[in-house]
This record gives sequence, C-alpha cells and structure tokens, in this order.
Amino acid sequence: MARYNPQQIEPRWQQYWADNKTFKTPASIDDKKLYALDMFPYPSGEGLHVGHPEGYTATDIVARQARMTGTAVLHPMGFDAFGLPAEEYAIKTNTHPRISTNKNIENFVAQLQELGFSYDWDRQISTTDENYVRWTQWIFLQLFDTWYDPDQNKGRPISALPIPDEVTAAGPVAVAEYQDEFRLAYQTNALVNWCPNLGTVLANEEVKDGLSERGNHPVERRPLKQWMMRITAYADRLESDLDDLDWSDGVKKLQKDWIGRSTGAEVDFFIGAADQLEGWKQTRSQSGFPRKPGADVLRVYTTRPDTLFGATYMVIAPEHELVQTLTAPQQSDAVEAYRETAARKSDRDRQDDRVKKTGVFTGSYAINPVNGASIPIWIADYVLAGYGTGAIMAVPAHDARDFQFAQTYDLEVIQVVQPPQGDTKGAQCFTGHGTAINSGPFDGTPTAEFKTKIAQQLTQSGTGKTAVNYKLRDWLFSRQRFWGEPFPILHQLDDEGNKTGVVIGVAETDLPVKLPELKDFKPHGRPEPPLEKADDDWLYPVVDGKRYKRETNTMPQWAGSCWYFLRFIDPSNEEVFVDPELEKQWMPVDLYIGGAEHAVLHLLYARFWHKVLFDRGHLCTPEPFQKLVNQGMILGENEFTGFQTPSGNWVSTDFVSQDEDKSYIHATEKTPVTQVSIDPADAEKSGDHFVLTVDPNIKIANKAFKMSKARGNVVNPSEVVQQYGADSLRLYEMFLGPLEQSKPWNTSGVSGVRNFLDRVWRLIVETDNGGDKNEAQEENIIHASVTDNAANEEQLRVLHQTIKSVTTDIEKLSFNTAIARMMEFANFFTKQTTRPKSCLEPFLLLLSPFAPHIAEELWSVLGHEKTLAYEAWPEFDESLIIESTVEVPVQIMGKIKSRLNVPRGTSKDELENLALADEKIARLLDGKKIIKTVIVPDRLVNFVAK
RNA sequence: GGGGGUGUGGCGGAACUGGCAGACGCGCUAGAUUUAGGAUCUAGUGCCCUUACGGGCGUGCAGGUUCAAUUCCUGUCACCCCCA
Repeated sequence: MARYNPQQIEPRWQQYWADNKTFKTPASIDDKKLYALDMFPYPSGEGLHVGHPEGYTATDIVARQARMTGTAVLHPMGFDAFGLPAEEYAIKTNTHPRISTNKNIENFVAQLQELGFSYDWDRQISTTDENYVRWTQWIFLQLFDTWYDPDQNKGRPISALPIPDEVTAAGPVAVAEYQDEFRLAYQTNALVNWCPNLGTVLANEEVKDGLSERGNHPVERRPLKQWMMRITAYADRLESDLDDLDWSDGVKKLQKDWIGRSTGAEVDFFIGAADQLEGWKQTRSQSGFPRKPGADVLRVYTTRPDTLFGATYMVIAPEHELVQTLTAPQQSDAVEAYRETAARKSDRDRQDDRVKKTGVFTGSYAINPVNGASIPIWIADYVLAGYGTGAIMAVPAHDARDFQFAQTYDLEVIQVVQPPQGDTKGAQCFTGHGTAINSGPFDGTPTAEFKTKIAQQLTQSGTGKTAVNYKLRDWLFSRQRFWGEPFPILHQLDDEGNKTGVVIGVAETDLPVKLPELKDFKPHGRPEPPLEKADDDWLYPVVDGKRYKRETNTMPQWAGSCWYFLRFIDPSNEEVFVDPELEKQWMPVDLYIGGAEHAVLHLLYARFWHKVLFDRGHLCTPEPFQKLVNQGMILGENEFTGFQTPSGNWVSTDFVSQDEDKSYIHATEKTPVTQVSIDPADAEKSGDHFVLTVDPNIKIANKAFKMSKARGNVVNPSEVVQQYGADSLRLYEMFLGPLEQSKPWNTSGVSGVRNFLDRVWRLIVETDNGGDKNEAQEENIIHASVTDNAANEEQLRVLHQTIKSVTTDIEKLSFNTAIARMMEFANFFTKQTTRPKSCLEPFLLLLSPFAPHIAEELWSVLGHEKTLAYEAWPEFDESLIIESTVEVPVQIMGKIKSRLNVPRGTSKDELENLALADEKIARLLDGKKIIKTVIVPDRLVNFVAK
C-alpha cells in the first residue's frame, strides 16, 4: 500500500530536473517564445512569505504549459539584494552586508527550489554581483552620456549636442558645463530631508510633521549636491506608450496620474513700477512671450487660465527666487520666520489638506494682465517650488486650496465661473466647468472654449502662452548609504585638493567600481556618505596624471531592478550587458507578475531606462513589459474579534470607534477598550453580522487582517510544504481565488487540495495491498481499474471538457476554475470502475503545470521513462464535448416551473408545443391568457401569462 | 479629500455577450466501512414556512429598464488598497 507521499517524491523530482537541466532555456527559438518573469524578491532574513509563491506559481504554470505547446521559454529568477535592512544588520553586527546577503540568497534559493518552480537556475543573478554591478554602472554612464533632443524626440549622445558659438568661444570648461546642463544623469543642489540623528537622508514618505517616522528625530530640509535623473524629458513618451501595453487600466491610470500631464498656460504678472506698466505692455506685444521671465514679472503656471479674471491674490513658494525682491522691508521679519518654519516641513506635509494652510504677505502687488487689477502677493508653503513656476495666481472661487487660504486670511473671492444648472456641489467654491461670468468680454463663454480664446489673447499680447506641465519630478538618484552601487564618476581635483568642477565617467575598462572595504558602517552625524571613510587608495585615483576624487554617493535600490530582465537574457556575457541578437529574440517580457506596490515607481523607472537604452541603439524594444499582472495580497486567516473594557465586560462593535492615534475606544464613554480574539465556536450569525453565542447582544467583527509578526498570523510556506507538500501549496494558492484579488488564507483549505491530490493518486495507484513492507520498499502498483481499453462516450466527454476548460482558463490566468474542473474530472473517474489510460494520461499532462511532482511521478508509474515537461499539451475535440440532449427550463413569468429533456437543437415551435404539453405547465396556465412567449433554443422557454 | 477596487450560503469562491444563482473546495449532518483515524466511500447541506406534497424569500441597500438582472442604468451604504 503505497500512499501519496510528497515528502518522498518531491525532492526526488527536483533532483531529477536539476540533474537533467530539464528547464534549461533553449539556445534558439524555432517557433513561438515566452518570456515569463516574476518580480525578483529582496532576499530578506525572514525568508519566503506565502505571498511570494502566489505570483511565482502563476508564472510557473504559464511557463510549464507553454513548453508543452512547443514554445521556447525563458523563465528566470534572481535577487534584488542591495538595500537598507542588510546595511542595518551590518551596522548592528559589524559584519559585511555581503555576508548576510549571500546567506539570505542561499536560503531563498533553497526555499524556492523546494517548491518545484521551473526556473533556469543557471541564469540566477543578484544585483549585488560585481559582474552585475559592472553593467549597472555602465548603463549609468550611458545616461550620463545622453541628452534629450526635443526636435528628434529621443535621447542622443552628448557629443551630438549643438554648442552655441558663444559657449564654444568661452573655452572647453564652459563647453563641459554647458553639456552638464543637458545630461540625463546630472548633479544639482536638491533640498533633501536630512536627519542628523539617523545620519541619513530620508525619503518624503519617511518624514512626518518634521520628525523621522523611525525614532522621531528632527529632520531638516537641507540643500545637498545630489545626482538626478532627467526622467521628465521622457514624461510624454512614458505616458503615451502606455496605450499599447496589455496592463490593467488601473495601473495605467496610476502611472498617468503620477506623470500628471496637464495643459494650461504660463502667464506673466507685472511687478515693476506702476509708471512702467504701459511701456512693458507695449514691449511685450511686440516681442512676444520671452522664454525666461525678466525681473519685472512674476510668472505663474495655471491649468485654468479661464479663471484669470477671478485671481484675487498671488502665492509664491517660500523657496521662490523672487522672495527677497518682493518682500517689503516692514514684512521681512515675518517672511524670514515663515521661511524657516516651512523649511522644516516635507512636501507631503505641506500639501496635507487636513492641516490649515498658512502664509505671510510680502507687502508687494502684481498687475493682472487681463484686467489691470493690482493684487497682493503672498508666500505660502502650499505652493511648491518644484511644480510649474513655483508661483500661482490664486482663484479662491474655483480652487479648493486657494479658497481655504482665502478664508483663513480674509482675502477677496470673485466668482467667475457659473456652474451648470442644477449643480449645487460647489456652492462656495466651484471647481468644475461652466460658463464665464465677471470676465469682461468673455462673459457667457463655456470653460473649454474660454481656455482656447484666452490662450490666443495671451499669446497676442505677449503676456502668456499655452504650456504643458508635469507632476513628475526629476528622479533623486543618489543615496548616502554603503550598500549600493558606487557611481562610476570621478571629480577632478586641483593642486590644493579642491574639486575643479570637472566630472568624468570611469573608463569602461575600469568597471566595475567595487565597494571599498570599510572598518565600520556606522553613521557619523554628518551628511557625507559612508564611502568618505574609504582608504585614500580607493578615494583618490589618478587618471592620465591628474588627481581625482571618487563620487561617494551610492545608487538607490531601484537601480538594479531597472534592467535585470535584460540581464536574464544573457547573464554571463562579459562583452556587453546583453547580446543585441538575444535581446531581439526574447524581448519584450510577455508576462510580468508581481505585487501592486511596484505599480508606479519600479515600472516607471525601468521603462525610463529602457527607453534611453532603446534611443541609444542598444535595444530594439521601446517598452520592456508587454503584459503586466498584479497579484492580490494574501491576508491572514479570518478572525473573530470582540472588544472588552479593562474590567473584562464585552462591548458590542456598535459602540467601538477609533481615536486619532487609531487605538480603540468606547464610542460614547471615550474609555479605552481592547481587541480580543474569539474562538469561532463561540460566535454565531445573527442577521447580517456575528454575535457572541453567550450574549447575542454583543456584535463582533469577522475579518482577515494583513499577515504580521505582531498579530502572529504569518504563515510560513516551508512549514506548509513540510506538512502537505509543495504541490499542495502551489495548488492551494492558485485555488484560493482570482489571482489579482486579495484573499484570506485558510489552512483547512490546504487539506482540501491535498485530498484532491490523494484522490488523483488513488485513481492510478493501488493503495490497499502491500502487506508488511515498510513504505520505502513498496512499489507503486497500477490500480486494477486502469485499463488499455478505449474510453466510452461519457468518459471522453468528461476528458475533453476538462481539456477545454483547463486550456482556456490558463490563458485567462483563471487558475482557480481550472483546478475546480480538474477536481470534477477526478471525482468522475473515481466512480468509474474502468479507467482508460487514454483518459488518465492527458489528465496528468493537464495537471502537471499546477502540481508537477505528483504528475511526473504518476506519469512514470504509467510506464513513461522521461519527464512529461515536453509532452504535447492535450487538444480537445469540440464534437466530443457536446451532449446530445439538453435540459431546458420552462418558466412562467420568469419563474421556473418545470423542465424539459429534449434533443439539442430542438426548434422553437417544437419547444413551445412540448412546454405547453407539459402536465404541470398546462395545469398552471389553465384559465390564463398567454400574452407573450419567449423561447431561446437549448436555453429556456418563458410564458408571460395573465 | 481624490483615485482605484470589492460586496453572492457558516467560510474561500463559480456563473461566457442579460437566460436554471451558489460550480469546485472547506465546514457541517447522516449512513457505510475499518483494530483505529484529522483515513476512505455514499448521500445531504442558501434562508424561511410545511409531517409531507408544496410554497415564499434570496447576489450590500433603495429604485429603474426588461418576458427575464449577480450581470445594464440611477442613487446610496460598507469595507479594502493607493495617493494627498
């Protein structure tokens, strides 16, 4: 009696696949190709989470099935291994992050291999491999060497940048500086969130109310020389190329919103002396709108130039370059104080709608070019220096933030857009489209038309022009960390050891620039990166007799993940980052599956790099990921939770609310209550909610929480493999529900799919004779009912129906229903006393992408010697599926009253006669008048009667 | 506040272009079998009324369109995710 024993057969097949290199990527593509890619993981010390195998199993099913249809498959796995946790662990233990990183990778590989994924492990890469870093640095140099030519709409070599004569005349240093202004990778003084206590720069998301989220240390906004990526140059293409991708509308929209393309107008407001206004107007009407504003105007960007007549004040960002000029002497103290407060806030906090908007009056006024009105100029931090021109015209009647600000400081509100009739939503502040009022000659013009007209007038008068603006900012690319890629950049030094300003890339032949050996990684409280502590040998190289200092910032974690999918194609090439011929064969990625948390940044950055490499002729695909799917989150098991007062009395969920810091309180008494987990046996359903069995007045909650260590509901995939087997885990995660939906874990569901596999095993293997032998000695004997005889009609129908459903469900990535169909197959054949091999064998092939180990084992039990990984995928015969008779429901007034068993294709007339002849129908229709009869052949008959 | 998504039995979820709501699995109930079972097999299982026959109600809620609505339209509520 040999039972199904995954612990025994799974390692054996994993070994077989490894020994035979079963999943080696084919060297050439004869026919179709599939590049199935998972978002590669960060190898954390925690090991694999159940969320990982969800997406990985999905791509594995697609990859395995594709191989069986004669498709050449590239299905690789690697590791995104730079990052903060490894560095923090290194600081804590004073060991090199490479050591812990490699250990974690080893652990991840072992965990992934025990799940039986069909990766080509010969292609495993890590972003931290020196041979990988080499090419990340090489790509950086490409970006450094590229400028964006707006005429050709593509990135081109910096050597092709036209240099104005006066720059050439000023000498080579001037030329170099000019070029630097155009490079896609460039340096600038950026305002960063510097936290002295943590010794690092923080992302905007890591700062709350001027304090670091971790540790609550003060954070300063401080200008530091940083590397940036000119991603804004590609904003248009990054947006428009989304159209041809097979991505969900949701993710496309996220990307579009992040890019945030808006069209509006730039308008100049005169701020010079009043007696010069007329002269200025005249000059402008002749010269037109200048590219850069002069000192006598304040330039704003607005998406609503149609509301110009409603501008009642102006706002400039606290960092705006005209702040000094515009501040009147009597206001200077107030302005200075305000600027200091604003400097401590992050952009995020400044835009927070819940916080009252603040500002300060500069004491100056500007002239509205459309009506000559003189309006006050304010400074407020709700305007960001980085967006548009860093200054706005405020139209409180039609912009929510302006309105809020105007209310606070009692500023004038002039309504200039009449909402459409019946629209009462914006009674005080209407932000939608309507018709113009209080707008001089434009009164009565609809908003959209007004926008075009005003643009024309602004252009004519030289006071404005239409303009496109993006929310997307250039990408802050440097980090003050140790565990990242060093920049392949050298700063030239003069004889005194000061930087001359000349910056060169490291020669390609000198790549990679390796990380230096450091004695400690501890932060030192100054914003210099840890690499500043490297030995002079590393820090001060000499090139062509000149002394240089290395760039000591490192690249962000995004860098490695921006191009790893290209390296998988050609992972060990020493000559180029990817062979162009191979790239042409395999790109784009045909299926990319991963978490939704990467829907914006990772995908945007990777697409940007890809386009630059495309423009520079290194790639032949403009977009990297043709089809993208975001898997849903797997939550913890459903839990019943109730609330208790400190004295232990139950509180119904009706009386529980949350206070500001999210702790639970009694809604009326405002006293704290604690959340208590409740045994499902103590809960019962009452109406549309759950209550305590002991006291039905106490409502309790039933929901699934995110898996977290704190809650103690984390499921470890390795434990599931130990207990149920890898095939069961794979099958369970796919059976749980639709891939893209988040869904709760339920351990008893795993035993459900395990039961199914047990059943499949017993279909083929005799399990009830074997005597006293211990399990290891037992042979798998084919079940007595397995036969070489031909299948009967019903068996064939079940088989072909299963083939059809499973095949189309895999195409739709609807794995849960595919598994349900296979369960039906197993249930049916369990009841069959003869089980033709001609049905069982195709079934095993269908099962194999989902549960590869058991499928291989049973395939060999049936006498096959080779792996089934390249057996032909079964095909179905539609004519064998169709049943000859169908059951047609008969309804009266849309309610089913009877059923007819008729041959498929029975005509309408005949159906009607048969239905009318039906005893029950006849009785119910007796004495009634049939008003209408609806008949859909093979589907239903419906009588409308009175 | 803005955007996206989801609401179907005790639970996870099926249901193609509007056409038999609840496939499949879990759980539960009963029976068979076994030395035993967290094993296997068989049957049942949306809710309510009824001994039964049978009937009524049911896809978050309220309306609408239709012979027919989980599916289409209008409004509304709840939860989840992302952004601010």
